[in-house]
Amino acid sequence: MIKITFPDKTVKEFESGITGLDIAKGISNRLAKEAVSVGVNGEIYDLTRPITKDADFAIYKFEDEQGKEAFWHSSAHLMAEAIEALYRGVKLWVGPSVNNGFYYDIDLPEGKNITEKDFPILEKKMLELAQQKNEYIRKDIPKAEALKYYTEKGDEYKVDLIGGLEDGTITFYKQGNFTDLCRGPHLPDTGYIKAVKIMSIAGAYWKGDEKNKQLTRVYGVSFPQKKLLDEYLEMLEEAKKRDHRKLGKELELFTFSSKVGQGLPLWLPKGAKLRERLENFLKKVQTEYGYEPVITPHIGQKELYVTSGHYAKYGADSFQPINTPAEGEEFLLKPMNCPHHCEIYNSKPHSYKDLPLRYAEFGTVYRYEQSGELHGLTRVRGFTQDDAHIFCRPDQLKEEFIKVIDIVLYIFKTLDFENFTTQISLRDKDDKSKYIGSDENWAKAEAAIIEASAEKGLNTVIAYGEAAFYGPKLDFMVKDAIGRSWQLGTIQVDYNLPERFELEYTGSDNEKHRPVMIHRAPFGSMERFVAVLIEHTAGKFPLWLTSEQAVILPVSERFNEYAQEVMKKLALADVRVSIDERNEKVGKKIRDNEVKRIPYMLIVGEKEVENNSLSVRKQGEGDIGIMSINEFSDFIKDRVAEELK
RNA sequence: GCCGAUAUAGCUCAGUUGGCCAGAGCAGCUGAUUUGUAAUCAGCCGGUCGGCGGUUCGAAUCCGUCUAUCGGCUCCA
Repeated sequence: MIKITFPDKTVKEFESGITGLDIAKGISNRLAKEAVSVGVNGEIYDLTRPITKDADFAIYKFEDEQGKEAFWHSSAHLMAEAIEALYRGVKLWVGPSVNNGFYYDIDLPEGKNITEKDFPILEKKMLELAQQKNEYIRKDIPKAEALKYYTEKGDEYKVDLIGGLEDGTITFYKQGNFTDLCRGPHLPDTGYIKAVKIMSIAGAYWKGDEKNKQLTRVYGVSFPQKKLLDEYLEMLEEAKKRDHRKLGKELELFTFSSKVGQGLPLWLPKGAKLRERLENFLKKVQTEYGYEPVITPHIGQKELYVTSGHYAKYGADSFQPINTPAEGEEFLLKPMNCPHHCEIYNSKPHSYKDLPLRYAEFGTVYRYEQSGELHGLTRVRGFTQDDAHIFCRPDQLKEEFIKVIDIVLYIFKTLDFENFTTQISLRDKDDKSKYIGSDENWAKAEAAIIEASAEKGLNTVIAYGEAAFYGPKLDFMVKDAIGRSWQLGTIQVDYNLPERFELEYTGSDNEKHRPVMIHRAPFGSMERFVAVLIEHTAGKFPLWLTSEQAVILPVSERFNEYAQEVMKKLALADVRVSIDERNEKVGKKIRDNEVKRIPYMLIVGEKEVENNSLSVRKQGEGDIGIMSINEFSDFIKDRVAEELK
């Protein structure tokens, strides 16, 4: 007998070899029907895999992450089976479940390819195979035997895959006519899969290395009910409506021009006003935290970047130097502001009493991004960082770092970014050649970040290989409308640039010491931050940020004069307001301004002129009643104060 | 940069197997209407069908190439 501990800590005894499905059946038929996988001591098991030892046990449905994993992984196998059936001679690489479905990387035979027109055929084949309710059968095979099988089959991909596995036995799963090397877990049978949709195809380098051959990656998604698929597709449609590229155009926030160049955003007046307000908001916070503004040019001598290490790291892959005609000087567009700020630090000697120094600049930088990488406002070639560099003594580092975390958290809270994740980005453990500086400096910097994050109680994940080339980072990540994660805020500890720029201060001992640098950008970049903000708010910006808080809608042209009077009074009370004086019916004006997401509409007609009042309508909600002009400006003031609290 | 796809008016889209002057709605302009909580009516303006080259008697439509965009991969100081 074995002891099974349920999530609520109750313990039951079962015969050894019982399956998760049997246990579920023992609880209720309905649960057994909805279960797709089970958890056994933290590992995800097939429903039908025998459990042979005492275990902490959990049943997962499709709604659970662990359930989806088994479901989509099984779907990937199903898709592979369909592809094998439709494309003779195809070779398979791997097919995992991912965030929103699954994919399979395949190598199609010479001259064959899959296009979007083939998707329905593939879907049909998959459903046909699903309806056969073929069982997913787990089988352990000795490594040598598996190797022999695939060598004879001439499948170099699977041979490579097995070669990288530990010796001993290897697990295979078979369903219908399809057998695949796989760790599992899987569904009991293909009949669980009721709805499938092939989403897209893409090239994907074998093993993620661009030197390798590019395989074809087929993305799909599947569900246990047709209804869930429909809901998912509808959700995607909704998400598309929030896309900052679409809203940016509709709300006239920014644009691109192929004449100006790809990845070089042009901010339109409304977007510029929004951005300016964000900048002012941060400037105010930074002033409170003791930052001082600095301003530096957009280019710098090549030598500056040789000193900083940027040139050695990125010189060949960046915009090429700008040369002066007569003297043959070489300048680079600045990829970062830190070298300039280091030279500001060096402009005069410093005492330990001066530190910390906090230099802040909304600095525009230019980076060569590969053309295929550009993406709306989230990935561009010219962008403005809300940058600052803190130069401090080693004993001040932790306190300063924590203060920066506070700024980031305050900003995220003010803008309702609740679902962010924090990531400690460290060096690639296996390849230190990508970074500058001594191990000792790196160790100190990493320790400082880990300690400060722990002290603030941040729930961090560690990502190796994500550090900046000069130091480790604490990154704040936020998801966009379609679930892609973007790095926004970043805080970086750097012992290396101070060495390279020979930064010094005189200590109380009258000796020269080296300061530590913190690089930080709470927004990350104005471009990316605004992009994510647009998607989070669906263009309905908070009142304090939006460039137009209210619009006055005269019922007819007869009331334009009163509207002007109202506008003047509200403008004096710092309400950002305009008038829709067009010769249109109120219904039309309301509709147009609803679409423009103006938070409040102030309707004025006969009644309002008589009572010296406004009829207030809230965007998305409708009529909220009559107010006097003063009442309305107070109302806006209160709302703004609340938002910024 | 790589794989796949897309590009028609300011915006959203039609345009059948290549065939006379390339269409619609919205926006814009003009006029009528003076309007009460999500679209008043009429007229007008607007496109070298992304650029260039080719095939053809004839190209928005077929082919090549360049540019830009979209979905991924790789990259991301």
